Amino acid sequence: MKGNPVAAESQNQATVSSTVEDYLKVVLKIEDMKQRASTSRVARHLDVADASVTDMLRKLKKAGLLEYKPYYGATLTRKGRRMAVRILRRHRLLEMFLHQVLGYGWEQVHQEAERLEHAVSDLFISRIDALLDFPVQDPHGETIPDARGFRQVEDDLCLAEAEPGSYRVRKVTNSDPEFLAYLDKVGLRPATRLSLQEKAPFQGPLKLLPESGREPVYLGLEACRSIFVLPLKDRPGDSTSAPDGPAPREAGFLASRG
Amino acid sequence: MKGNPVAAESQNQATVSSTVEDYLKVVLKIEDMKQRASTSRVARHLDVADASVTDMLRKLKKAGLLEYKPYYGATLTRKGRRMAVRILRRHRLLEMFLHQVLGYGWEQVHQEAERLEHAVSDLFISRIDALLDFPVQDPHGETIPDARGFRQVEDDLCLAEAEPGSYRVRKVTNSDPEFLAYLDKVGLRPATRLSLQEKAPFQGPLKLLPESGREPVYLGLEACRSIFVLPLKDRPGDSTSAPDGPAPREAGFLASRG
DNA sequence: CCTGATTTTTAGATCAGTCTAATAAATTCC
DNA sequence: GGAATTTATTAGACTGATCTAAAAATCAGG
Repeated sequence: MKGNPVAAESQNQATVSSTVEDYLKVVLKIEDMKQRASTSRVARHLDVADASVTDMLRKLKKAGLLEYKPYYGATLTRKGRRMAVRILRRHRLLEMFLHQVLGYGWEQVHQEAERLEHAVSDLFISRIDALLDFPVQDPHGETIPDARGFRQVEDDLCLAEAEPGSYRVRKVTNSDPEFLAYLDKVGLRPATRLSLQEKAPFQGPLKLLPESGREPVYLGLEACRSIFVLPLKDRPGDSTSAPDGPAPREAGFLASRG
Repeated sequence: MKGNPVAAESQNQATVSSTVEDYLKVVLKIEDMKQRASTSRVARHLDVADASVTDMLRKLKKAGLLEYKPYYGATLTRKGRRMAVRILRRHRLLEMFLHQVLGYGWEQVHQEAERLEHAVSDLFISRIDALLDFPVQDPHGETIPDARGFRQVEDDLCLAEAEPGSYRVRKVTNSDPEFLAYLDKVGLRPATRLSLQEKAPFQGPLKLLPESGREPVYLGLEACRSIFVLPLKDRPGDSTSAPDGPAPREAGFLASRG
């Protein structure tokens, strides 16, 4: 590596190194989970030492990309959020592209997109966006921010917290290939309908019945934390006014951080 | 940048940093031009200081990727050549992909491919290879090494050295967008037929008549050095046994360095 | 409000890749 | 074949991103 930034930008936006992009992405992810972006949490996500994160957060603060309170953690500024959302958009568009155009499995797209998101130009992104006819979700069901940085509100529900009933899988927020391959095998992917039949007590597994298979699937609570669902009107054939039409849009980097 | 190699490889081949890939690529390019890969020549191609090249060549020698004689320069080893040809293949396939699938102009593909060639996986490459139906040339007319590293022999002729007569443009070995856009404007691209009408003396321009336009084009000698052509059987309509069928193949990294 | 555990920061070092300035080798030219 | 010029190498330093180990701040509980 040359010491230089690698992301290609024709924009006025200062270009940053792919490392910086990764830090911003992680802080955004943590904030989206309504958690505090503490040094150690960021370090865990990035698999680097805490000390490295302290250093970097101070640099990012100096660059105006986030606020940083020692012994507390980081919060993205408007500028930092804009950049983070931009990477998120690239990542998810790339995933969709790999899946739809190059035939990648949903368990394969993440790793490749992690590298490409830092390397492709804005032109590349806008071309695949058009080629895919402006998709709003990636292969995991995650919503794709639009070109202006606006993000759809996420009105889904964590399966780990759901009560027995009928649901539709909205997204899976786990990029471990093994895990995704397993979900695929048992017939759980975005848009799959399922009924949550029972929740074993004491952090026990959930008994699920995906529409596709007739065998029930027992899934550990921890695994269920990365599956998000939408409750289904209980009549299984009823698709009118289903909760998956065009969801309302809300300011992404503009307003979502309260 | 993390200090790590960035190129993704599922292979056993040791992965190297994108910087190393760039050095190897440049040495290959210079060797292909039948020149000595001297420190300064490599430095010029990469736009870095000579001292940096000296350092790096010693490192690459230690890694077994090239031979390096102080005060002489570098020659690729089999291993180094294999890696360099692999990057070349990636670069050209990516260019073709950008052109054919994403609608990039031939003057736009180089810059993007320069970044992507270090970032995409082997899977990506094999998928676009298939998607493009295993192309043998890139948008500039350069041949694409095959997956095993074999390269077509280049039997073309530099326009700067050509005698008046009829030719077909084979390739353009210059990636300057301005230049390529100009050639495009005057109707000169790979596969274009043209007649070289006269060569002005004293390094003067060449008078060309591309098949498309009726206006002659005057092109400086220096510009002509990056245009390569194949002589045409003089009957303009005669396409039987034209010299552009499947060209013979020859060992790429295996034999081409004598 | 003090102690112990946890989290975070500091201090100092390393690594890859680069630079400039100074020196040394090779080449060229009379 | 020796002086001048060109080309290449060494020496020393910098930058970005990382690490480990030690010190300091915060937090949790009695």
